[in-house]
Amino acid sequence: MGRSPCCDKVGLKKGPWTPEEDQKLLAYIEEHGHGSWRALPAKAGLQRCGKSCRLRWTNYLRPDIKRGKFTLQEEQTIIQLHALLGNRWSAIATYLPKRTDNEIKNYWNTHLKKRLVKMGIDPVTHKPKNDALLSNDGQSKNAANLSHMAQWESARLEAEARLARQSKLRSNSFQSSITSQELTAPSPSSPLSKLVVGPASCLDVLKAWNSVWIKPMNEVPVASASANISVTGLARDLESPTSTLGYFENAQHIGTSGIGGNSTVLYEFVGNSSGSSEGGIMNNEESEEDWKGFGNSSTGHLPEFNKDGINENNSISFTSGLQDLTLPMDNTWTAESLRSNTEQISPGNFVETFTDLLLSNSGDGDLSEAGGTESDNGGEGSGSGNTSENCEDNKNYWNSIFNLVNNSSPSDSAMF
DNA sequence: AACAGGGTCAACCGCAAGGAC
DNA sequence: CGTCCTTGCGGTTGACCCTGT
Repeated sequence: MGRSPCCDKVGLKKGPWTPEEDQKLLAYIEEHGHGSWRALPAKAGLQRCGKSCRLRWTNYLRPDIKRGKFTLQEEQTIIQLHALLGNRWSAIATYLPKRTDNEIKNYWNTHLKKRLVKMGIDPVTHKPKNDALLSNDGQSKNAANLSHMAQWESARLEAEARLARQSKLRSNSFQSSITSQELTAPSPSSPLSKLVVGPASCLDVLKAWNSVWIKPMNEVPVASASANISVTGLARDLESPTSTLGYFENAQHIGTSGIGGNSTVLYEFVGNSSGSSEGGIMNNEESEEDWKGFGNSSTGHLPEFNKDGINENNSISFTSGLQDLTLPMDNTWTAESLRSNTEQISPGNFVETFTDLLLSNSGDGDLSEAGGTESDNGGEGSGSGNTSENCEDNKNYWNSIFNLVNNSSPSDSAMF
C-alpha cells in the first residue's frame, strides 16, 4: 500500500510459471547457481523479477523438495512445533527439511487448523477452548509451567532460527568444497543435509546437559557458550554460538536408549488406520475420520506428566530408577546448575530421565480416549463435562510437544 | 449440463532484518 | 552512523479444482 512493488519494471511477467520458464530457471541455476536474485532474471532470460524467481526456486523447483501428501508423522511434527513456535513457519520447516515453509503454512491453514478446531482445541494457543477447566486443581500449576516453558523456548527458538540462517550463510564458504550434487540435493544421510537444514533446537535443559557431559571443559553458561569447533567438526563449526544445530547428534549419543525407538505421538489414528497408514501416509478422508485425541501409538496410552514433578519451589523433582533429581524451573538452566544438580546420574541416562520427567507417571494414565473422537468431542469437545479429562488432555498435549522436541530430529525421525 | 460454494495451493505483497558501502 | 540493497518471512490473494445441488 503506497509502496512501490519490488518489480517496478513494466513488462515483467507475473502469475503462474510456465514449464519453459521453469526450465530456464533450472538450467541457469544448475549451471551458475542463483547468485544475486535481482540479476538472475536478465541473465537467465526471464521476464520475471528476482523475487519471483527466488520464490519459484525455493518453493517449487529446488530438487530436494518433497511433494505430495503430508505423512502422519509430518502432521504431528507440524502441530507440535506450532504449539511451541506459533506461526514461525521457517523455523518449523527446519524440522521438515524437505518441506517448504510455504507448503507447511498452507497445509496448516487448510487442514490442520481446522482439525484442531473440530477437536475443540484453539489452534492458536493449542489449549482446549474451555480453558477455565485448567484452573480448578493443582495440576493447573504444572500446565502453567509447561506453557511457560513453551513460551520461553519459543522465543529462544526464534532467535536460534535466525542464528541458524546466519550459520547457513557462513556455510557458503564450505559449500564450495562439497559436490554440486550435495549442494542441490543433499541426501538425508549426507553430512550436508544435517548441516544446512539441521534441527533448530531442543530444550535448553538438554543443551545444558550437553554442555555438561559432552563438553565438560566448557564451563560457560549455555546461553553464552561459544561454538566449539573441535567437538563435532564441520557441523559444530557451522553452529551458531547459541544454536543447537548439530546438538541432536550429541543428544542421540547420550540418550537414545529408552526413548529413541519409542516415538510418542500426540494424535492417534485408530480404526482402520493400520491398514491405510503404510509408510505413514493417509488420505485426507481417513485423516479426518480417524483423527483421534491424544495417545501413544504403540502402547495405546500416553504417560502423564508427573503431577508432583513441579514443586512449590518452582523446581522439578523426579526420580529415575534409584536416583532423585531436582532442577530449577526458573529459566536458568545452565551447565553449572545442571552439573550441580545432576552429577549423580550418568550421561547416558539423562535424556531418558528427563523424558521420564516429562512423560512420567504412566501407570494409571489410560488416555487412549482422552482426546475423544470427533464424535466424542463434537462441539465443545470432551471438555464440556469432564474437568479431569481436559486437564489430562492438556498435560498430555504438552507432554507430547516436549517429547517431540526431545526426541525428534530430521536425522532420527522415521520419515527422514 | 450448469452453477454455486468451498477447498487448495502457487504466487504475490509488504515488512523487517542484516550486510555492504 | 545512515542509507541502500538483498534476502527471508508471514499474511494474503486469486486461479483452479472438486463437490454438491
